[in-house]
Amino acid sequence: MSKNKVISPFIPASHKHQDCLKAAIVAAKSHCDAVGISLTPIRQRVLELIWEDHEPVKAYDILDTLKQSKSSSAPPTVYRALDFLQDEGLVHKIESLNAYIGCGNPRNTHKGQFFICHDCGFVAELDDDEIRRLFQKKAKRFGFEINDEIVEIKGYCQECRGLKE
Amino acid sequence: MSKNKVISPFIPASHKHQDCLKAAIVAAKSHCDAVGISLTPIRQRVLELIWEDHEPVKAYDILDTLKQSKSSSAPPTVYRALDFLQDEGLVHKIESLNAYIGCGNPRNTHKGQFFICHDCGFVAELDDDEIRRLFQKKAKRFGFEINDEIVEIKGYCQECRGLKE
DNA sequence: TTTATGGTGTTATATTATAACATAACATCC
DNA sequence: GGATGTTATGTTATAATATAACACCATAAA
Repeated sequence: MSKNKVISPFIPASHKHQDCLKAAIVAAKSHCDAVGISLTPIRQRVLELIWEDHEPVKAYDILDTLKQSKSSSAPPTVYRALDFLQDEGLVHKIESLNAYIGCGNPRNTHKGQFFICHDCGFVAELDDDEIRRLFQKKAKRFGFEINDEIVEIKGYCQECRGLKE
Repeated sequence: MSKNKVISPFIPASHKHQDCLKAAIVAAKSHCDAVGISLTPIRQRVLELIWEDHEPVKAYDILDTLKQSKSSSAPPTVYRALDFLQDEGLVHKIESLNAYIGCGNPRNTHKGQFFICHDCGFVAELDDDEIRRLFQKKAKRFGFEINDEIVEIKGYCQECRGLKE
C-alpha cells in the first residue's frame, strides 16, 4: 500500500484548535490501549502541552509549565515523557529547531516529512512514499541502505504569504 | 541548469585522505580570494580539523584540539569560525547530530542532501534538483514557498553492509 | 512474601551554543 | 598624524538542551 498522506495540513489560524487537541488525546489513548502501554498523567499532560498549538514546542517550555502545577518536575520528567511519546509516534522531534511537534497519526515506526513556516511557525506533516522512493532510488546508486530519514523543509505557508502581499 | 551532482561520494576507508583535505583547503582559499573575504589562520585551522575525516565533527572536539596549540581558544572561537565557514558553504551542519561536515563545493547558497552511515559515520552529500523538484511539487499543493531544506538520511553504506555479511 | 518491572523523584552534570563587552590590527580619510 | 571605522579575536559568563545515576514506590508476577 502506497502512502501519500497529509498527516497534518496547514489550517487557518482561525480554526477551532480545541478539536485538534481533543482528537489527538483520544487517538493517543486508543493507541496506548491497543498496544498495552500506559499514557500516564505526566505523559498525557506533556502531550497536551505539545498540542497547545501547531507549532513545535521546546522541552524547557514544557518544563516551565509543568512546574507551575507540580514542583517536583525536572528535566528528566519532560525528556522521559518525550522519549515515550516519540517511541510511540505520538510526537516527532524537529531536529533543526530542537523542538517537538504532535503527530495525529500514531504508528510506531513512521517518520514524517515536515514543512515549517518561518512566519507563523506552523508545521505540516506528510507521510509520503513518493519522497521515500526517490530517496531509495538515489541511495541505490551507491549501495546505501536507508533506515531513517529526516526531512525538514522551511519556508512560508499560504496564509502567511497572503499576508505579505 | 539542472544539478544532480554527487558533491561527496562514499569512498573506501582506504583512500588517501590527505588529498581530500588538501583539495578542500585549496578550494576554500580560492573561493575566499574570489569573494574577497579572508580565510584567517583560525578559520583555516577549523576547516582542516573538520576535514580530518569524512565524518561530521563536533564543535567541542574542535575546541579541544585548538586549545592544545592555542590556549586562548574558547567556544566563541570555534562557533565564529563555524558560522563563517557555513555562510560561505565550506561547511554544513548536520542538524540531527549537532556536528559539522566539510563541503568540497563551496557556493554561498546551496544546501545538500546528506546520507550518513550509522556504522562508519561517513557522510555523502548530494546536490540534487530531482529531490528539490519533488519537494516543490509537494509544497505547491498547499501553497507553500520553500526557502530552505534539511535532508539527512541515515543508514548503512555499501562498504559497511559488505562487512556485515 | 519475595522479586521483577515500570514509572517517578532527585541531584548532579554533560553537551551545545550565545551574549556581552574588551581589545587588537589594520585601513581610510580628513 | 590623529580620528574613525571595520574586521577579527580575546575573555568571561551564562543560556539552552539533554543525560547520568541512583533512590523510591507502586503494582504485577512468581
